[in-house]
Amino acid sequence: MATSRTDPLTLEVVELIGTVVARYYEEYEQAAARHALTGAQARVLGLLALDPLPMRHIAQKLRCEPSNITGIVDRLEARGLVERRPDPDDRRVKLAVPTDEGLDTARRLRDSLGFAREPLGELTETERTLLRDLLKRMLGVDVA
Amino acid sequence: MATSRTDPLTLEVVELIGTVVARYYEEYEQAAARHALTGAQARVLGLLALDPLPMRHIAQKLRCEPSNITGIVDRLEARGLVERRPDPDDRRVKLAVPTDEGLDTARRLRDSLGFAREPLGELTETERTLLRDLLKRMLGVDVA
DNA sequence: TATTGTTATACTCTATAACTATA
DNA sequence: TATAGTTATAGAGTATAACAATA
Repeated sequence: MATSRTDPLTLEVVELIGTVVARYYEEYEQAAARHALTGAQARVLGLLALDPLPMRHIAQKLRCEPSNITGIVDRLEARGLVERRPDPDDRRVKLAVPTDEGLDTARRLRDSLGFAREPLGELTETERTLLRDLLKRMLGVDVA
Repeated sequence: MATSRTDPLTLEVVELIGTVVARYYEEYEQAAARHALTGAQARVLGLLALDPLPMRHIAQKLRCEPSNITGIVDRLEARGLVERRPDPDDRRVKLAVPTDEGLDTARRLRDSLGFAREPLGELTETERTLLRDLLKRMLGVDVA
C-alpha cells in the first residue's frame, strides 16, 4: 500500500511504461512478420519452443479460448513448424510439439528481437541492475 | 553503444519488460472491455480525448492503414462516443471529435486503468523517480 | 457426467487495392 | 495530378455455443 494514486510522478511513470509497451509490442510484431508469422503465431511458437504443451494449456498461457488455438496451430502445422502428437496417457489430449525447423525459427525470432537489448545498451551495468530490481519489485517478484 | 548483447543481466531485464508488457496489455484490454470497447476503439477514443484529429492522423498515430480507422470510428460513432465533423479549411478532411459522453467514457477508462498505478505503489517516491529516469534514458528521452 | 479438442458462427482488426470527392 | 476518406475484399484473431471422442 502506498499513497501513489494520481501524483504527477506516478502518472509520468505510467505514461513512460505505456510508451515502452507500445514500442515493444510494435517491434515484436515486426520481428514476427520478418519470419512471415503473425504475433499470435510467434507467441505460440515461442511458448512451444520452451516446452511442448497440450492445446488447452497453450490457451491458458495465452489467456484465450481453446478454440482459438486450433486455428493458430493449424497454420503453424501447415508451415511445418509444429506437429500435433497424441498423448499416450490420455487419448483426448494432443501435444503441440515444434519441429526442428520450428525450433530454429523460434531461436532466430528470439535473437532478432532487438528491442530492449538495443535501448538497454544506453544503460550502464549498474543501471541495468537497478532497473531489473525495480521492475522485479513492481511485478511483485521476490528480490533476494 | 555498449557491450550489452546477450549477457544474463540484459536478458533478465528483457524478460522482465516482456512480463510488464504482457500484464499492461492484458489489463488495458480488460479495462476497455469493462466499457464495452475493444482495445483499438479504446486507443482511438483515448487519443481523440486529448485532441480531435483528422482520420488520417489517427492512422498515423496508431501506425495502421487509414482504411482501418473508418470502421473503428464508425463503431464509436454508432455508440454516440465520437462525431465526424467537416474541416472548414479542406472539405476532403473529416475531423473525429469525441462527444461529451465520449470524453466521459475516456476519462473513466483512464481512471480505471489500475495497472502501473497499483504496482507502482510498491515503490517509494525515490524509487519511482529512479525508475522514471531509467525508462527515459532507455527510451532516448532527454533527462534534464 | 466431465473433459479435450474441434467445428460453426459472428464480430473485429488488419492490409491491399480501387473508388469518390475534393485540392 | 495528388490527397483524404471510403468501400470492397480477404485473412487472421477472438468469444460463444455445440459437437465427437475419450475419460
